[in-house]
Amino acid sequence: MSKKQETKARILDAAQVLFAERGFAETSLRAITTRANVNLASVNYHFGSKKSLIQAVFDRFLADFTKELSRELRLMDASSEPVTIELVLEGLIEPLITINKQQANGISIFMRLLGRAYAETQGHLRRYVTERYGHVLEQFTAQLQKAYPSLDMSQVFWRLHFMLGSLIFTLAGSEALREISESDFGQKVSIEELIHQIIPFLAAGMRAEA
Amino acid sequence: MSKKQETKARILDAAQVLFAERGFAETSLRAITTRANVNLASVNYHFGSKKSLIQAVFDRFLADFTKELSRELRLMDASSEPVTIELVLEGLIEPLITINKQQANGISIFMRLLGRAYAETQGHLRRYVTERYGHVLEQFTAQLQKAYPSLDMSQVFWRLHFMLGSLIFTLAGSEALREISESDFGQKVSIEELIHQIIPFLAAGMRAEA
DNA sequence: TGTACATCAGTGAACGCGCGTTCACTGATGTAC
DNA sequence: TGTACATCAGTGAACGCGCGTTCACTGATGTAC
Repeated sequence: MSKKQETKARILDAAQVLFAERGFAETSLRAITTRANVNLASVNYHFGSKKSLIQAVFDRFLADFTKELSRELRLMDASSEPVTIELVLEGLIEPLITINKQQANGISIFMRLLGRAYAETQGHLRRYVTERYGHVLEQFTAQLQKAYPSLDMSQVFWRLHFMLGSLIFTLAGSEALREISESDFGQKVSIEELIHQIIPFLAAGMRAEA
Repeated sequence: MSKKQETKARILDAAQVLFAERGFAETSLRAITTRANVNLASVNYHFGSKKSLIQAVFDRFLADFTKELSRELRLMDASSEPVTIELVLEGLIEPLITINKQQANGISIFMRLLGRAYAETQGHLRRYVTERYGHVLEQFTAQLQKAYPSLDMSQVFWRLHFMLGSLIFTLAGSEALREISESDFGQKVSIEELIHQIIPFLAAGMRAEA
């Protein structure tokens, strides 16, 4: 990696952790550059502005994640095995695990960023995300419909968001929830186990009678 | 209402709308006091600090909501009708509707505040909420267990949070989602209808085989 | 009833601080002749 | 191979701005005698 790319990557690494921990507004460029061990002015040099840095952090996460997810969905489509809701949801597992391998607590950082993007009421980030990565969401929705053809489009839309809510909320707060689970019930739950627990919940919800 | 109480209420009204719209850090006291038509210094006069104002906004919402929910749960406990998961979840409807009657989009404002409280990683607000209103959460959990006695405590804990995620995420973003639903599927969905749609989803998820 | 004083509910202006951004500058590397 | 110039990747310091908070002050209302 060139020196330039290395500095950019260091800024992105520091920013994504701090954004997820504290939020966008609460994270100063001074905090980011101190953590990344780079000069304050270099954020504006490399990214132009704080706003563009936020966008760049998102892009790196979503590009990796959607690329993997899209691959999984294409494999599923090509396979002769009949599609079930569980299978479609299990398609999320590998892309998520990959994120966690690349960065400690990566899943929860990613989900917190996604949650923050959705929480924006003006919805700039949400619009950006759906425009740029909407095709993968459509692939995902299409597989869900294939797995459960009698559910109409608008029901799929709503239930997709019910599922998104569970996933984002639970995985974003997974560190705290897993701590509570350990202290209250003596159960150490890994994030993989957590994902495997949530899938039957979501699948059953998808299949519910309206 | 005395003049003092009226000014306090005006500040709280303005703050809760702006906090939910923009977040805590992104909302300045100047924005709040301009909206409330009160003097800038009066926030510190009445509440002491911005931090205490945030706490106060929460308290007003949660006090109303948990009081109503607790009443519903006690009624349920006293009734001879057998408790079902659907019935427990339907106990949320009235307290939520009441919020929406008191303030336009109150449900979504309330949920956005709750979401933000949970998103804090340091968890000060979350801890405050669970300490002060934990007993209502316990009442709720107890009814769920009564409705589904074979599910062990730790499963109830996790699935409660899966449900919370769906509820908070969907209701917090309900304005945007309802707009999309109308433009993409030609369906106007009221927030009451949305709540009635999510309950079967959640109930089916609760009943899923592990 | 009248006067003096106290309390209440603000108010206007200023404070210092941390923020994102800018800008002139620098030292290393690359390119042309 | 040597020299002149250009580009690159920063860097250090300063900029103005908006922020939460503070503080001396005010005018209305309440209380005591």
